[in-house]
Amino acid sequence: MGRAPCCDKANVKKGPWSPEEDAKLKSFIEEHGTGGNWIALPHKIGLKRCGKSCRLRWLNYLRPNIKHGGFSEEEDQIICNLFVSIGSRWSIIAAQLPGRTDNDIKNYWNTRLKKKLLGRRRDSSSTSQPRHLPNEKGCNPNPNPNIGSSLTLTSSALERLQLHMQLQGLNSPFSFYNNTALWPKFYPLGNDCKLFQTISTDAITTTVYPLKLSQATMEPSEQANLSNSMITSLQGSLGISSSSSSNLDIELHDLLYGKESQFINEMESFKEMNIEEGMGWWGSNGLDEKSLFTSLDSTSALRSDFVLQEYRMGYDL
DNA sequence: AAGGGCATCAACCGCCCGATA
DNA sequence: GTATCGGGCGGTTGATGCCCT
Repeated sequence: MGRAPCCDKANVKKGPWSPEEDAKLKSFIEEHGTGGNWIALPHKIGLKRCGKSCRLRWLNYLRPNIKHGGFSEEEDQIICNLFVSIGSRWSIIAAQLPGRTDNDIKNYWNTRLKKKLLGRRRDSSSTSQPRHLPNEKGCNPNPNPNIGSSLTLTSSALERLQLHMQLQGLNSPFSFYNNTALWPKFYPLGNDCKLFQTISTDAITTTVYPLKLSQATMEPSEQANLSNSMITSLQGSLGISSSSSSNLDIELHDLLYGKESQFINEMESFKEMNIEEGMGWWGSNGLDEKSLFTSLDSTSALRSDFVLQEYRMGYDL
């Protein structure tokens, strides 16, 4: 049984807001503020609207200094960087873009930016549907049950993975970026990235992708220690020991690169993308790093191993 | 010109979480 | 400790306009 509705659904108006309603809401809030209670607000001003609807209207449209449309390349870049890093946390992403709302960014991502970045493979193989991406209804369009049945990542995770692997040079899906527990020592995606490092153990090879050290330098020994801690963390995330991870690695490799897998074909298509057009700007950004990490720290561990977990579930590891 | 499909975006829905009684 | 409430959030829907055939 769900909770009681926040308002009397039968007596509230739904649908587009009229200019009169906008004016009422705007003038009241500008004069009195929200009063700390959105639910009560529409009654105060005689609006037959749900309080949540008023809140949304104010935050997404009426609030001062709201920008609509006209996303710049820089904003595109920030959105993409953050989406790869933290997923569909639109409110956090919006916090990095003054004047933008989470709804606006979400719409922009879903309708344009995602296609700009991920949709290119359709252009490069114009005759076919994406091979095992979930379609818009969450169904797997791939007719091959052997492939479709096990590869059921959520679209968000898969998109992040795809973007991420583009960043990773198609190396490893288990990467630094997806293990945010490791982040505090670094600012991700700095534009003066210098550290490209491939880390190998007997079980897992992973690439530490462009990192901008928060400190000016890091000694090689410190880097090695960090590498080891990352491997340990990755293994911990996967719930594997170093002795058992060889099999995992093989299985993953088979899944991702084997003859039967179409996953890698998806990834290969990214290689065909025009780097200048699509991803050339990736890696530099204008983030307010301090405030970003403040918001990241406050968001319940960031689903820190979310992608890894989905990977494990999706591949039934 | 018509109409079918697609893209866009405002708005809604329902869930989660923290505050409070 | 628990129930209730409101705020906040992400996902989804529906209306609208545009484009293509």
